[in-house]
Amino acid sequence: MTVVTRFAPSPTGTLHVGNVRTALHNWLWARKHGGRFLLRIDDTDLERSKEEYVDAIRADLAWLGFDVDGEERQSARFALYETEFAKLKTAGRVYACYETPEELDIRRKILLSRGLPPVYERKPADAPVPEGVAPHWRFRLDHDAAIEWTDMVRGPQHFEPKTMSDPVVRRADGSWLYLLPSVIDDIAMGITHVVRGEDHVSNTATQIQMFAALGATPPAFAHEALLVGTEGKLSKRLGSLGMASLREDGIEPIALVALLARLGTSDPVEPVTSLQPLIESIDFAHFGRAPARFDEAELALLGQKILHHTDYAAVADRLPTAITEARWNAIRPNLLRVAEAGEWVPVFDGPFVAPAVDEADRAVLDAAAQVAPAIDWGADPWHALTGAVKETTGAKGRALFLPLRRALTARDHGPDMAELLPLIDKDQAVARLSAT
RNA sequence: GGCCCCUUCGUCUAGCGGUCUAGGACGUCGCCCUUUCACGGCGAAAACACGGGUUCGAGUCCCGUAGGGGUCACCA
Repeated sequence: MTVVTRFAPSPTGTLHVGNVRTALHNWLWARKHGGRFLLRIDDTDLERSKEEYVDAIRADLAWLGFDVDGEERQSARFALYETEFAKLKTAGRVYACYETPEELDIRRKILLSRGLPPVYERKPADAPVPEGVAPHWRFRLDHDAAIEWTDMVRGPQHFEPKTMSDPVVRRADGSWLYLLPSVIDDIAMGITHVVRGEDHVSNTATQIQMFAALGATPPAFAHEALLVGTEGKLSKRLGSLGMASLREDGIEPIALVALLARLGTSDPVEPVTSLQPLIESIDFAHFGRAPARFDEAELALLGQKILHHTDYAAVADRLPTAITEARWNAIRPNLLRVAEAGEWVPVFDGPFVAPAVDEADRAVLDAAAQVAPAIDWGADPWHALTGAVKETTGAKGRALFLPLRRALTARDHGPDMAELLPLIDKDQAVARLSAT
């Protein structure tokens, strides 16, 4: 059986960290099993859905590296929902209701205040039907069929339909609510695995009866625990942390994906540079059932680590041409973001603003300026330089290295000078040493 | 409030009654490498929420308490 998963966002906003995590897990699962990964735009809510969000979602998915094997959108499938709905109506699994939202709300509050679960109470079959009022429609749960499934993350699940409300599936104006179209589409699209957040477990319970009512076998389900912020609470920041802001912060998609793939699982978060190891390792049995904390600091740290062994080829198209492969390899252990690479161009090729010189370092720099022109730049110039300067001045260690690093790079920190210096143009280097 | 899930080092977790003086990863700290910083290598410190049971024996099973998450929409 071919594995088919889907990511089904509603285009009422842009993707955030939580969304991306479930998209990722669906994608990884499909890829691991040589299956298909579908993007389904759940835009049954025409009011709130916006085309710009659809575009943004596609762009974010592409940025993250999740290739899509097919795209559907629910607004183009209303005819199918109509026929399936008709079948359910004939079968008596869907029925008309006439309560107003206000009535339902009051009823709910009463039950709650009595400490009772706010379950919808069906009207008797002979209840009066108000005249001239268009009904909305509910799915009739089978109270005699206990709902059970084995969740790939949560294990055996059991729900009593008597304790649940018959869900509204269609509004009086004919528009659709999420629950039923989703099931109809999952059947039509041959979805084999539904991976979503644990906020959907009770939806799954009612949807399992919908699958049965439509004569289908439900797919396998994996409900993952939600992410929480560093304080351990559900944070607004996390809920709104979008890809755009992450991009602005210079976060690489692979870093986000590497963290999200493993966070909350028993597999260690690793600084991977490709999606392949994540595909191979995904296993819902390794997922924890408690909410995991998403920490932006951890993301940044992981991003740095990944950068330290990211190949030139992977970033070459985003680097200034002056940053050659050798230069990239030299500076990458000191980078926080790819974009910072550009800041090293002046270090290599100028223009160069000479730093202020501490008078105490004068002797070292004078000596360096003296010997530099004679050094063979092709053969370990750094050791030749420092060796000669040490000999004439007696300086060593920090007193020797730091002034030279400053004079040559205008920075206190940076890559190993032995690796860096040969990559700096000799004339430039000599000029910098002399300029001090 | 009802129902569901959860609670092991700072963080993510392994652990499915004795093999746990509780293992790994990230972070932290220390040492080494580097005649500087960073990178890298090695090592150390660091946890079973609490209270009752059950058992010869409990991180592991049961009950309770506390705390956390989810859900109970004509949102998805």
